[in-house]
Amino acid sequence: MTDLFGTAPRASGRRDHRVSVLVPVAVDAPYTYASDRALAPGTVVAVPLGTREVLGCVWDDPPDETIGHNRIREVSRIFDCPPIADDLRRFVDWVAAWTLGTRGMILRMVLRVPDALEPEPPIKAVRATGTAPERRTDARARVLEMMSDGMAWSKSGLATAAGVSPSVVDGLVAQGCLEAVLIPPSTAYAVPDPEARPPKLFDAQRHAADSLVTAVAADRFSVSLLDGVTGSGKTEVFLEAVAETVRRGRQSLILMPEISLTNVVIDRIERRFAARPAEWHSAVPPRQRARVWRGVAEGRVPIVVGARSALFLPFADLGLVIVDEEHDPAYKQEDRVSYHARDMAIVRGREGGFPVILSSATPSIESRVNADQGRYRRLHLPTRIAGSEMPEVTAIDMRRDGPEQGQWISPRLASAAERVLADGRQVLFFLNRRGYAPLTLCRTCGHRFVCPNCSTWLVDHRLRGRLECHHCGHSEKRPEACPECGDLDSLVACGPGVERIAEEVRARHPDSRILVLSSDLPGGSDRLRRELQLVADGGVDIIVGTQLVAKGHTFPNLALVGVVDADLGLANGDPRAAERTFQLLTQVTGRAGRTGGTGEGMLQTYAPEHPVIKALVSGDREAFYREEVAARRNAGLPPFGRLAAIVVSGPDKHEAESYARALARAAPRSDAVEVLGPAEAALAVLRGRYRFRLLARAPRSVDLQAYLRDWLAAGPRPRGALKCMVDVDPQSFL
DNA sequence: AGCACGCCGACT
DNA sequence: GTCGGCGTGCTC
Repeated sequence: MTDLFGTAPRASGRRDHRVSVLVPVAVDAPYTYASDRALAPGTVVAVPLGTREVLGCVWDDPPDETIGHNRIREVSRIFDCPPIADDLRRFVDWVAAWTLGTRGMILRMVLRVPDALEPEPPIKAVRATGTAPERRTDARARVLEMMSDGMAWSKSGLATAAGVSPSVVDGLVAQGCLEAVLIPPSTAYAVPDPEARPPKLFDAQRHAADSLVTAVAADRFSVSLLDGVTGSGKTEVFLEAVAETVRRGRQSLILMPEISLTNVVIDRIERRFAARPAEWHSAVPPRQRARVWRGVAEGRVPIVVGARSALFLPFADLGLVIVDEEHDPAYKQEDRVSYHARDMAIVRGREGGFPVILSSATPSIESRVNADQGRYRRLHLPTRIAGSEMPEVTAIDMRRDGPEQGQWISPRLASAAERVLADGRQVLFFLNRRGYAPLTLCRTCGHRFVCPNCSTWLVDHRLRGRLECHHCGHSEKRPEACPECGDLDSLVACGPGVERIAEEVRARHPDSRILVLSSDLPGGSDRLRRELQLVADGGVDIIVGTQLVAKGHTFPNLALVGVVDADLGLANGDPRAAERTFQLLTQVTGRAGRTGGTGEGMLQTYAPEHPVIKALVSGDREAFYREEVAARRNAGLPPFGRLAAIVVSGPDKHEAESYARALARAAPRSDAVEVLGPAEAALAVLRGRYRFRLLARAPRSVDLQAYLRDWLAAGPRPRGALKCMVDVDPQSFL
């Protein structure tokens, strides 16, 4: 800015510059603040907002000149940290527009690191002074021996290393033999060596890896779908893309669907590159989070393994994102802003101009469609690496070969299990249903136990002696007598859960060591880890498990997987039911013979002709994919995205939400439903982002498009003005 | 009268 | 998201 004489204006006090600052609250437009100097977009600042002070980021929008001087407040701090990069700022804008969130709320996900912006406090340590202690004891001698090289140690570390109690160290400090010193925190990250331990790759792997390396070398946006059967060595392949990214001096992000799976990948990366990658998810303690955030922003962290929130880390120079197990529904975030991390990863790649890799043994239908339509490149690994075969999968027709009344395991599955156990190998009975029985009813009066909130059946959890709702978490004590007719001992359990299967297995195999693995068993993740180790060490003969066993863990000696109810989940009205079941049962039968030897899967089914069962038995994934795409087309569903519900409005917020929940329970389940507030929903429909169809409760005569337009244009609206719901299909998003 | 709670709008 | 203001309705 120059004045009439072409000279720069004199600096006159502080409030010379207006800057746009996006703040982490639910607003879309940045606010205008004053600053004593110009601030580049991306600068991280603290600003006053109402009664508090919040973190914010200088944004690209021009400052609002219409705000009066008297209303403008001053930037209170400018942080000494690298700016939020352009590509991440564009990404925030894009995600906000796509998810119908506000830019402020998306930025909040980037800035949710309270301590990262303060310099890390120095570490308290002790160092030898050279003074000898008055009395020289054994313990003191050991400590001083450790300290003779002049290095500083933390008190507790020193005590542990010297094998003495911390009070010995305190005593030496009191005597002046050791002095307390402050040392700068170590922030160095191990540098990965791309040539440290290159894997031996088989032909198909080599071909896929070369293709990924080429994609990285091309230095522009692309999406590759690495589609390889369980055990085909996908991880080794995509780590070659990481290696190439490291060679180019850029950062890589590997996304995992859940925290429990990160460890395995972290260990493999450490082996491959002789350096441990950084880890990012909600269970990482705050201090370490802050360190990772800062290290990522300063470009010192070359590789991050993280959950979906890692997409919002402020990478200085991100050059690759890998989405492992891309089909996993855990990538969809439901609370607050609702987004699909797999799709957002692709957008992050587009904004940053770098490649994205999706990896899965059972790709989602939409990713396969995107690959077939040429938006993604597909890399196919059709066979396992040498030394292990795909398990032989057979179907057991329960209409002919079912078990006796009161049992759930068919004779054929039972004898196969006996054969395997006699060989000293392990058996897994899989049933994706927690608890003892999904329904309890009274033999006398027919009373069924249902949830007071959800009107779904209460699941009998016998180990806990409770009846629980798997929908809302409601739990009540399992009564002795029927609450309806008062009869004692008249309650019967209907249908099986894992606890009941375990009971049957115990009766059949009293001498076998049996382990039940289900997410609701007490003891938490430590106990789970110990029990999985026990399985790996051969301390268990039979595992009875839910979905928990399908992911991540390998069972080296597992020879047979018996799926107790392969039809479970096929008929629940979810538009993704077939896809989910195919993915789950592929994963779980794939556990058999995973690390060599033969493996076998047996599916107990009442519908052996169902396309999902047939595809699992034939092992023909392509056939399943073709059938499923055709089935969706016939049902009028797009192969893409998800079906969503919009509650446009209700008489009040609570009623609107209960409509949404009711809808969620009806046809399209869990992941298929999205709940939006009234204004966002109306906008979404008007912007043409959704197709919609009025549901029964809506007045059929209403032209919804016109109604919504008027409704939005009408300015302040009475609450409850519009009562209807629509369900919608998002379009392809690229 | 005094206050708990829920709703709503503002925040530069 | 978080705060303060304000209205409703219930209790000491």
